[in-house]
Amino acid sequence: MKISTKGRYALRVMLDIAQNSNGEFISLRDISQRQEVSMKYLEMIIGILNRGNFVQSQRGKDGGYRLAKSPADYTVLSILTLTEGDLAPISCLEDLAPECPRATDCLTLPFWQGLNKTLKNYMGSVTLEDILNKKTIEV
Amino acid sequence: MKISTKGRYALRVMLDIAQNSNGEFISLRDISQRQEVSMKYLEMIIGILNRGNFVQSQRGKDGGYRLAKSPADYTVLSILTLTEGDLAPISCLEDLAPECPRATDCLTLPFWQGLNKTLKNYMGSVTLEDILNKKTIEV
DNA sequence: TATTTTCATATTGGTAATATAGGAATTGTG
DNA sequence: CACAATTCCTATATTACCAATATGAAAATA
Repeated sequence: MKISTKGRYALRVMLDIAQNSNGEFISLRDISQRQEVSMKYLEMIIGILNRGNFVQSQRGKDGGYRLAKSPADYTVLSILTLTEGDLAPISCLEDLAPECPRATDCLTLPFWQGLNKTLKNYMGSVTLEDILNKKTIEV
Repeated sequence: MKISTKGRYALRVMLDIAQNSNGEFISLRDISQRQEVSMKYLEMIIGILNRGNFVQSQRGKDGGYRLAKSPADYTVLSILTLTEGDLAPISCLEDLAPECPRATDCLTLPFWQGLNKTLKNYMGSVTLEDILNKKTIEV
């Protein structure tokens, strides 16, 4: 029941760009130094963010990355879903899962559905902007 | 971000015993047949429940397992914590984790703490009895 | 003693996560 | 143009964990 390193780093990368750019491109080198994560590993992660159009990139000298939208437009849910895949806590709740033959009699299904909803409600309610502003999260 | 098979089966085993016993011992063989999970695998899982005193066991003929307490006294959180270990969504939130050197400056920490609390609130609020009674879970 | 059952540990096979390596393509600058 | 800085792409090594089985001992009862 863990969020992977990939997802955690992706969130940090998005926040780093949000914090350190005003529209200019930020190089991975800078991000890597600030976040103390190897460039090579970050390349893989930001590649996902880039192909998902969460960031825009500029190659060559003075190139780098910037956010595609404003920080308020990214929920943590969207970032983690892109990098980790479906966050459903059990696989039979994933969007593309085949129907479980036990589903109609499954005593535990409602519990898992509730957990799934709880998770996604929470993660979907927090944006990058909230985190940058240290907006208090009421639970 | 998945609950493991071990944890899911442990929950089903606890529910199976709750549903099929009135204080007598229920054999793993019966549980295995109802749940369609191999006895060998269940042995490992119920061993954890037994060593954690969630169930009581009786060896030999007509032996088996029964709950140590009433279904209302087991939250899903307690069962999953026993079988899966700490359910914190990132390892630096685990009870025994060493303090992270980045903690004071970590922008994301409050978000993860909120997620952790949300998860545990939910799982701690549902008992075996609730599940057996198909009590509606409001989210 | 024979049968049924729990109990304990080791081992296997598979799959995913983490991280790095090496080099190709692109772009701005002197 | 040559060069340096940078993104981009694919492959691969390593480790760790998960799921499941294997093997056999120990206990209880009739």
